[in-house]
Parts: sequence; C-alpha cells; structure tokens
Amino acid sequence: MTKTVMNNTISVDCVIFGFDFEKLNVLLVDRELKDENNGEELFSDLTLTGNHIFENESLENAAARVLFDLTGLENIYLKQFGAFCDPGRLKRPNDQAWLRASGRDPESRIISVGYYSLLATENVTLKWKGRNVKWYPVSEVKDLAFDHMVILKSALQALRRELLHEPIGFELLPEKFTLSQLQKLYEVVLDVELDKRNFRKKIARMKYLIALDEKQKGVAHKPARLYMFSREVYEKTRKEVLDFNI
Amino acid sequence: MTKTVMNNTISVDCVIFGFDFEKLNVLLVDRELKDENNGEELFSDLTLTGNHIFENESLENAAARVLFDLTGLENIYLKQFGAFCDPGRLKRPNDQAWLRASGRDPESRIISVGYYSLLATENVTLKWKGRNVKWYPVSEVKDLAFDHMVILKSALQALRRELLHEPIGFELLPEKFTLSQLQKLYEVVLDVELDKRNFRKKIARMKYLIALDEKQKGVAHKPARLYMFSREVYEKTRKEVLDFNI
DNA sequence: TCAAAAGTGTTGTTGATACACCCATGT
DNA sequence: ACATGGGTGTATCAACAACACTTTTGA
Repeated sequence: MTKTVMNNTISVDCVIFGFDFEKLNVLLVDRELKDENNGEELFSDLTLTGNHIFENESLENAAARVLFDLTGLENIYLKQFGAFCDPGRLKRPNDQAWLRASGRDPESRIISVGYYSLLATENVTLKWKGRNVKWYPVSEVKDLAFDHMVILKSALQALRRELLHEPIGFELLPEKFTLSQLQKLYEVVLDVELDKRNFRKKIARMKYLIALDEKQKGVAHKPARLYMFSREVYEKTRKEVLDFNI
Repeated sequence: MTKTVMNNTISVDCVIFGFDFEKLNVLLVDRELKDENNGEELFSDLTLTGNHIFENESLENAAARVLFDLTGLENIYLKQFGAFCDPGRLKRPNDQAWLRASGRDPESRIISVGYYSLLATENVTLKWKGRNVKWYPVSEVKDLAFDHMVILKSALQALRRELLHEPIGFELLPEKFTLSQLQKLYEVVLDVELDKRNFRKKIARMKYLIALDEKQKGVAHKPARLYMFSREVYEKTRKEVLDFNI
C-alpha cells in the first residue's frame, strides 16, 4: 500500500501557535468559495490547517506532515489535545457547500483529531506565503469555518494547562531568548501580569534554564542576557510534583 | 435517521475506573474466541469496554451509553483523554481472528476515542455480572487485547494528572466518605505515601469539603467523621491557579 | 483489655507576594 | 542627554515536611 491512499473519515486539524514576542498567533487558511458558473465569490472565511490521514499513517505523522507542508519544519512540538466528532460539526450551510464543491460527501461523518504545535514565528517562512495561509492574533479570531472555533478554544485551553505544568514555553521562542521574552510569553498565553523580580526568582530555581555568556545586540537599551533550555538538565533534575492544588 | 445506524470506523473505549477503598480497579471484558467447527477455545483474553458510535451520536454520548449499559448509572464523570488510531492497532493475530469471526473487515482502519470514568465500586452492580465483565486491579493488568494496554496506560496518566489539579477524587468515592478514605485514594492513584496530619491540613484549606455531623458505624475502631464534596462551594471559591511548576 | 484506625500541634524551611531604583545601550 | 528595557534585594506571610501520642470503638 502506498502512502497516497487517503482515509476519508479520519482527519487531523493542527492548531499551529506562533509567538512573535508580543502576542500569540495562530496559522489560519483563507477558504474562498466561488460560484462554479460565474466565478463570483460566494463566501470567504478562515479554517485551521489540517488534512485527512493516509491509510498507513499515524495521526501524529499526519499532523507532522501538515505542519511540514506549511513550514518546511520537522521535529516541532506537537501535542494531541482532543477528538472532534459532533454530528453537526460539518453541517452549516457554508461548510456543506464547500464539501459539495470539493467533491466530498457532505453527509459523511468525519472525525477530526486536534494537535497543537508551537513555533517561534521568527523561525518560520510560510511555504504558502502570499497565497492563503497567514498568522492571525489568537485574541482577534472570532469565527472560523466548521467547528474550528471550538477546536481552537480547546487547543488554547490545553496549551495553557500544559504551560502551567511542563516546560514547553521554550518551544515558542528561538533557541536563545531573554528572560523578558519568556516572561512576556507566560503573560500573553496565560493572560496574566507577572512581577519581574518574582518571575526571575522562579526561573533561578529551574536549573535547566541555562544562562549563556551572550547578550542581545542592536537594542536601544541595556542588552539582555540570553538563555537557553537544556532538555538534558531537565530530564536529570525533574522531580515528580505531588502538589495537588485542588 | 434512527439511533440504530452504526458507524463502523469510529469507536469509543471506556476505561472505567473503580475504587474499593483499597486499590484502583478497572472494568474489563473477557473475550473468548471459540473454533467455529468444534467449539474449542482458540484464545481468551481481556479488553476494555467500548463500542462503535451511532451515526447521529456524539462521542461523549456513546461513551455514556457504554457505561450505562454496563452499570445502569447515568451522569457519571467521563473524560476524554485521547484518540487511538495507529495503523497496527488491530493487526495482531488474535485481534484479526476476532474481527473476522465477528464479521468485521480486519483490514479497515478504526479510530477509537478513549474516555475514562470514575466510580465508587460499592455503588455499582454490574449488569453483565457473572457473564464476562469484571473488576481487575489496575496494578495487576499486564496484557490486553488490541492496543488496549496502551489506552489503559494513557488513561491512568490522564487520571493522575487530573487528580493533581482538579477536585475529582470524590467521583471515586461514595457521596459520604472519611478523610482516610480520601487520603488512601490519593495514595493509591498517585502511588505515593502521604502524611496524615499534613494531608488533613491541606484538606482544611479546601472549603468545598464539608464536614458532616455524622460518623462511620460498625467499625472496630474509633469511628471517623464523614465528609462530602460541595460542587456549589467549589465553584464559588475556586481560584485560578497560576503556579507554573515547570 | 486489646487491636485498629481516628484525630490532633509545633517547628523549621521553603516559596509567594509586594515593592523601587540604578544600569547599559542606541539614537 | 534621554528613552528604553535590563537587572537586582528585602520583608512578610503562607504552605510544606517531618514527626508521636491520645481517643474511641467492636471484638
């Protein structure tokens, strides 16, 4: 069996988060349906990135493939956060028209498994740039096609939860970053304000955050020290947390 | 469309956890395949409980239905924790034989969405009791059919994580319970030992744990005070936790 | 009267919170 | 020289960890 046989009932949707040091963004596809006769635009809206899986492909690989096709990046943080299969999820008029227009059975039940991934936007050059894929600030996304708004909200919730308990913030930053960038990331994703000194005291306890002998360059203020995350140190020093903060 | 049209590629598997004040148990089904000619047993092993979904049914409802059919209970805690769809998940010889014998296409790709649910075993009278559904201590489950061992481990991990951060322990206990029972629950599920006095100090901070004017009866020692969980108080007093213990 | 689990306080240590000023750089 | 964000310490309070004895019941 070759990789090209597609399964038509199982798909993955990728919520690709990107951080640009100011806000959290998500990669969305501009979907546009034109009248097949006169070419007039019937509607235009936004979807998450996603695709059906191949018959011999795992869900995780399918998600990684979607991500690779958009960014050319591999070994990116990917986390499954939910399965979406409500009977009505593809039943809105625009979605039905879209499915018909793209030759798919609008009646068939399709399950979608959600993965979110984390990127530093500065690392990314979009492969479909200028075509129909763009970064949008998460806070400004109001409506999406299908049930993708539900999926996005669920992804954001999963990301927040993960960020509170696992060291994954670094995945949204370049390899070397400043503590202010890291703090800003936490503030933006969790929607809180943090005290600089207290934040840094907390950081100091995380041995796997390595201070480099290197500083920012070209900034119009005191250049900040750069840090990086050491997975090796993390694995060695991680302690199982038993605080049940219920 | 009636409820009886089944979708043959999407299923739910339920990891039904039960606590008996001593250990954590899981409800498993004894699967037995007999030779169609001579009736000889070909193999016998264990599976999780689960079923395919109906065409007009949500995943969550399907899981609740599986649970209801086994226990007669409704409004039970149910949590989706993952989707399982690896290409090889139904490909082991026993599983292939089983699928063929039950008239299903052993080649077709089936996705299963995992839900775990929490029960106090003393509340349950199994509907299929004596037939093929039984409680097994989680710690003693070594092999399961299909990829169900993977699913069980994933469920346990999700349960532990949830137990650390949300008040769900009560779902594994009868409505009224003692603090020692609650402590034992945490110890068993998280596989840790806790100090009695420190545990009780922690409990004292949880306003939603209500001390009743009622005691255990018929125990051969000082009877313990009974407590119950108040969801109302919990909703009112919950504070968003911002400790990122990363 | 014995066995079994319930219930209860103190101390030392660690982490959380609140808060204000000087420093290094580019323009 | 000025604007900008970098970087630092202290004091108070809350939670965590370690630890041992008395009480109440049924058998």
